[in-house]
Order: sequence, then C-alpha cells, then structure tokens
Amino acid sequence: MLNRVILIGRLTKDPELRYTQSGTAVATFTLAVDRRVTNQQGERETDFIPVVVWSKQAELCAQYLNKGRQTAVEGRLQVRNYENNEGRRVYVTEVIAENVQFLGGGQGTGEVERGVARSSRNENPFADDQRPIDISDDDLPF
Amino acid sequence: MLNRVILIGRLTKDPELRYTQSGTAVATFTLAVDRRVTNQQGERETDFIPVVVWSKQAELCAQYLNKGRQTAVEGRLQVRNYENNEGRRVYVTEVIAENVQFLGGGQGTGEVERGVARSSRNENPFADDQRPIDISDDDLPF
Amino acid sequence: MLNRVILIGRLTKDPELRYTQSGTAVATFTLAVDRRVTNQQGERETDFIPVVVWSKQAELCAQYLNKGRQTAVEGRLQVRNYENNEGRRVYVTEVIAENVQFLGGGQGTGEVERGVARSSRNENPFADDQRPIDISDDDLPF
Amino acid sequence: MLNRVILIGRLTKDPELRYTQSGTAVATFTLAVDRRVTNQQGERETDFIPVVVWSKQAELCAQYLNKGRQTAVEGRLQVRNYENNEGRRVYVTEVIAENVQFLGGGQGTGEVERGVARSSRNENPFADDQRPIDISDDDLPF
DNA sequence: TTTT
DNA sequence: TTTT
Repeated sequence: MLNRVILIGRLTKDPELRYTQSGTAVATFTLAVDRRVTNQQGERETDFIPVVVWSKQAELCAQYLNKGRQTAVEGRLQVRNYENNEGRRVYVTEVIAENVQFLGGGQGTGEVERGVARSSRNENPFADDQRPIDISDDDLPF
Repeated sequence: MLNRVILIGRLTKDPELRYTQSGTAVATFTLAVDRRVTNQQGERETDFIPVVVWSKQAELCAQYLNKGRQTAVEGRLQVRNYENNEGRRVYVTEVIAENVQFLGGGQGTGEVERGVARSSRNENPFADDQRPIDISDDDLPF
Repeated sequence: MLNRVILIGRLTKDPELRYTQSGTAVATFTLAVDRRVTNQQGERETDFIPVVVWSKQAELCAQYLNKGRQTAVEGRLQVRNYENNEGRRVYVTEVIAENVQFLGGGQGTGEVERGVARSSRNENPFADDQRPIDISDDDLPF
Repeated sequence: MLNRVILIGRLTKDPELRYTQSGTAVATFTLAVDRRVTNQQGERETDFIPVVVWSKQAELCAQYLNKGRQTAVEGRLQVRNYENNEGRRVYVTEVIAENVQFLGGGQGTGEVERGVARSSRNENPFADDQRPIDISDDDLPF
C-alpha cells in the first residue's frame, strides 16, 4: 500500500549496467550507508544495500556514478526469490530506485563534473557493449 | 548517512515476541505490502518484508497486533549476515522499526478494537512466557 | 532535488473538490496529525496540514474520504505565494499528494466501509456540481 | 501519527543561530529545493522551505553550513500560528529537522573542510554572540 | 513460510 | 564481495 525507502550513501563499486532480452537497461550497485549510532563496541557499522535502477536512469547511473560517489536514492523495497543451484529458495531484498541524485561534488570535485569520460578511466565491460544478458523481463517493475 | 523506510501493509501472522539474554524484548513479524502497479500478467504482486521491533514497543506490538492487521512502520533498512549450517554466508535484510502505528483493521476484523484480549484467542507461546531465547544482544540497535 | 513527505492523520472535514478552467479535478483537505511527543504542559499537540490532490485521485478522495477518516498521504512539500487583498505577499505551504491511502476508520466510523453513499449524507456543494471555479491551471503540478 | 519529511536542497543564505531564554540553541535556514518536473512554461521551479534545527545540531549547522551548501534534512512538518501586528492570524509551516547531513563537499571542496573559520568570512551577527533573543521556549519540540 |  |  505504501512502500518508500530513502537512502544516502556511497557506491562500493562502479555500477553494473545490463540489458534485458527486450532491450531495457538495468543498473545495479551497492550503497554503503553508515549507521548514525555506534554499536556496543563503540564502532560505527555500515549497511550494504543493493540498489536496482531501470531504463534511462540506469544508463545515467552507469555514465555518471562510480565507486565512492555519494548518492541519494529514493525508491521502494522489493523482495525477489529464486531457487539456487542447491535447490534452496533464496530471498533477495533490493531497493528499486525511482529517483537517483548524484551528490558529492556539486561544485566540481568529481571527475564526472570535470568532464573526464567514464569509459576512459575504467574497465567496465558494458561501457561500449549493449548485448542482452541474463535478466528476465519479468523483473521489470512497469 | 540517511536510511529511512516507511511501509503500510498487513501482518502475515501474529508477531513473535522473544527476549535477548539481557532481557530486552524483540518482536518480529512480516508485513505484506501490495505493489501499486500490476505486473505484465496484470496481477498485483506483494512484497513480504520482515520487520524487527525492540524494547517497549516490541511488547506493545505483541499485545496489540495480530495476523491481518493493517500497520504502518517507520524505520531503517538493515542487512545482517550469518553463516548457515552448510557454511554459506546468508544475508538478511530487515526493517528495524522505530515507530509502529496500529491502523484500522480494514474490513473490521480488528479484535483489538473490540477489546478481546489477545492472549485468549491464540496459541502464541510467548504470550505468558518471557524466557530468554537465542537472540544475540549484539543485534541490539542501541 | 529530493522532496518527500509522508503523513498519517485524520481529515478535519470532508474534502473539497474543484475543477480548474481546463477541467482538471483538484481536491483539498486538511490532515490533523498528532505529534508523537507531548509538550512541556504534558499535552499532545496536533499539526493541521493542508493537502492538495489532483486529477483522478482527487475525485476518488472526494468520493471515498470524509471527516475523521484516517488517511496516509505520500507527496511533496510545495510553497505557493500570492498577494492578498491588503497587498501583502502570503506564503502557503501545502503537501501535493502523489499517493493517498484510505485507511480504516479507527473507531469504526467509516461510513465508506458500510457502503453509505457519500452524497446522501453531507452538504458538500461539489458532490453533484462540477462547474469550473477559480483555481489557476498554473498550479497544475504536471 | 506519522509525519516524515526528507529534503535535499541548497541553503539560500547562511543559517541564523539564536538562543531561547533558557539557553537552547535554534538554527534556522531556508532550503531551495528544485522540482523534478518543469512547469507548463518549460521552467524548473524551486520551492523555498524553512527549516528549524534545535540544540547541539543547531550549533553544528551554524558552524558547518553556509549559503549554497547542499544539505539533506530529515524531520517533520510543523505548523505554527501567531497574530501579526495587524491582528491577523498567520500560519507558518516549517520542517523541524531531526537529522541534518552536510553534503556537497565531502572530499574537500567546501570552505568548511578547508578549515576557513566561518566567522572570518561573513557578517553573521550571531557568530560570536550568544545573547538570548526572542524565541519562546514553548516552541521547543522536546 | 505469507496478508486483505 | 564492500564506501569515505
């Protein structure tokens, strides 16, 4: 009925961009989100939260986001399940992003803003490669 | 840095109430949250989202919530991991509730509102039983 | 960049339904939202928050919501300003709803659930009256 | 019952820091939040949203935030009203911040991080001045 | 393993 | 499997 998630954190790696059979773009990345309070040992823990972005915005993420970049994500929680190769049902909880804001930088720190093309600085195999890979169109949220 | 989740859904079962070694109450339940859009087969899917509530509010949940009850939860996303008995690392994503609102029973099931004591109508083994069980105090979010 | 509001409260009156010149429906109502904490005098205060709903959902609100009904609203904060008849600039802050959930009547008032037609029980002049009135199409959020 | 606001925007000016009679710090500032969609004239409008921060966090805001700084605010909507000098009741809607995240910068863009003392670069009369001023302790949200 |  |  209502399902809303808002996160601000940093990417643990560059996003991965894939395409469904029907050609829809999907980007995935993990956000490291520090907890506000320290634990009983006085350490600040971090949650690592998987994020999925679809369509046009997936391509923008692949183009402008990279490891360490501070990012805000607004979306909803979704639970997928599948059978793993040992025949066990595995549950995966992800945030399906509806709005992604690229932070950290703004006034011009990041390479993004300084105009360095992303494809020139990393090994992302999807940068120039749009071949369809193994993601079901059933996972499309629209 | 910022981690906020807000859900409205219905409990799939009565909440389970447990106590850590140090005596802190923990309630757990699953919220069934319908998606707003239908899928490509025209069906409305549902996400089943695990919720954890601590302390005083855990006891209130055990007392007033029950299967089917419509409920709003405000909290944060947390990812725990542990090694299962096959030696595999399992990741569990849960919503740690900071605020739970008991809403109307919808079609009017709500025994809560009609004043029927919960302990008289179900088999919840924890209703009268506060013995400590196997939850680590390390999981305490405060 | 990011602007998200989520409220659960009760309508202080039946919603008002109007139409812009171009025929778009607009519903407005005020949500009474109790604060979670009491003030220094030990009283629980309430915020009265104006909500605006557009289009199809405006008509659903006019049809199904009424005074006292518990409701969840998800939307964004918007600040309008206009000059009043004394030539002073007045600022109006409203929540523009994107998603409205009709919740259970709580104490069991919910005529909605009991199937009593809304138009038969109130004086709302808009119930059978769709004449355009004075709302600018400039206020349309789309 | 539930009242949650999350904003990301930029400060229109440096924050103002004041103290209540009883010595509690209060910071106020306005966040400029761009709308995601353009209006019917193709322009991107901006909402200017007043934010109030209390206590320790108010002092941190006065110390580290300044005009133009990108900031995330999590809090709740509150509506105050008072009688103006013409005897009219005026309603003021503000976001009471519970969590403020200083963005834009991070890796060292901002003067904040480069260690330039705030008091040396602006005229804020409160920078070295903690005299109590006219804010009622009744407005304290705790 | 799921709620209405 | 993790970010600053």
